[in-house]
Amino acid sequence: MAANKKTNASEYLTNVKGMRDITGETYYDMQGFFEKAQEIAEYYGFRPIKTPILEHTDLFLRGVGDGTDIVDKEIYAFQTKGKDRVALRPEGTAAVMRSYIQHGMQSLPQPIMLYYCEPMFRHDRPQKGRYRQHHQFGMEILGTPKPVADAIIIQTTVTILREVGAKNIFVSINSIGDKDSRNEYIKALKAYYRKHINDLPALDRERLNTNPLRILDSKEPKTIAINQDAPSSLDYLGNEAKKHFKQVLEYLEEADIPYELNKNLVRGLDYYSNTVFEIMETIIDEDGTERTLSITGGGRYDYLARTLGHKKDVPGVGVGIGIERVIESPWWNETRPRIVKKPKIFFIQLGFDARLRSLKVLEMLRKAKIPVQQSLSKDNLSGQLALAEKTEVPYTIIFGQKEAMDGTAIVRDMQSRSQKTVPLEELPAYIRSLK
RNA sequence: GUGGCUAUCGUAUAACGGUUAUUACUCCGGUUUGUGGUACCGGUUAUCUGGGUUCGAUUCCCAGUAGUCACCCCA
Repeated sequence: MAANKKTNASEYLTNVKGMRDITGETYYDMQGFFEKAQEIAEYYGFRPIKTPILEHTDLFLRGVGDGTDIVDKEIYAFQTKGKDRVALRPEGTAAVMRSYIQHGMQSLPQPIMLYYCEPMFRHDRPQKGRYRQHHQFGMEILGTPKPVADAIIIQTTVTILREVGAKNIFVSINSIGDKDSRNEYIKALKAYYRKHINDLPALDRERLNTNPLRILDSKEPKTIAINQDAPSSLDYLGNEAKKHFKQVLEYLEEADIPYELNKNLVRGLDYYSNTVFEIMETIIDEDGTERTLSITGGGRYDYLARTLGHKKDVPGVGVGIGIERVIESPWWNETRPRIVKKPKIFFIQLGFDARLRSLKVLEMLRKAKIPVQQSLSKDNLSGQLALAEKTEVPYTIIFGQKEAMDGTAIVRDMQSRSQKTVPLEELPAYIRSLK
């Protein structure tokens, strides 16, 4: 502990690797997105939940799964003074499921529909737009196996993305089946890859033992070629899984949500079963080539609860939207938070008496919902006027010794430079009449 | 996690191994005491940290820290 304590100010006076401060525009963007997403989720019947940032490390080891990259190398875990092994949550679903089980939500009317907006942590090498702490807006529907739940999740997600500006998006979707069909399929897949084992790159050969499904979305050119003829999970679906998937697609068609079957889509987390999907965006590059980019993804996780050690299965389906990805997209159209209004008034005060009384005036304006800017450090008139000029507000209020005594204030039009002395009690009404 | 590149005032930048470390913007103060935008004057502030090579290091080498890029992977 003491050995690696940071003693140089230059070392501890800097952010921890992969962490960052969020201020100004980025803050507004994130909050604006959240308010929009929250509103839509509420309309669809979702309710809020906040789970702790810290969970027992084992929750993620069991839930997300060994052999996944998230657990193998990206989990942000450590030991507390009390020797508890805890981890910063890398994703939301396992935590929400934990909450559902712990609080016996199965005794409430089903399903439980929840949304959250939380920071998530992955301990990988940072890059621009990829921080160790990022934020996800997630939605989960727990307690029903019905395909309509899958469809609602997808539809709400698509609606949110469209509402904040996403244009050419479609759903890339696949089913990896229920327990039986999934096992059958994995067996067939392994057999297929063994036949081609000499052509497989080392990394994918390794995956054959740890997580064969992941070979399907390998980026290795050789593997991509092999994957062309790999068995499709859809061919191994049992009757029930097949019916489930077919109905999900019917819902999507009914809702006019464009989708594309992708037999190689498997997603990175272990707990998925049946439906898996990603929302894709079609991008046309400057050189005219078309490519698709995954914005977000999710799926069904009917076996997660039991994997976590619960006595019985809790069917569920969910999605996680990476907020940083959304607001950094070219199509993001700025969605301001409701409370942020651009002030059109700069408040200037002169002298100590005026400054004292100005607190009451400011509160009066606030009650009338008139936001103001002011300078707390400058005392002379010309300095404050220069600041008002720089911030480009159309009006200033000048409140000095004389005005404080008379109970008035001067309202100055910055454009025409005309001024008018207004009694304080008429000030809010007068300002509102200015437009 | 693997590999590459980068690091000088708040921001952006300049300086062959050798003076007081450059410039622009910002910031702060002022140009006779309550009316701005321009102009002028003045001021604060930096070689990321720790080692090494050298008579001498902002400059070369090593390590740490952070950023960035590619991979891995993902949101």
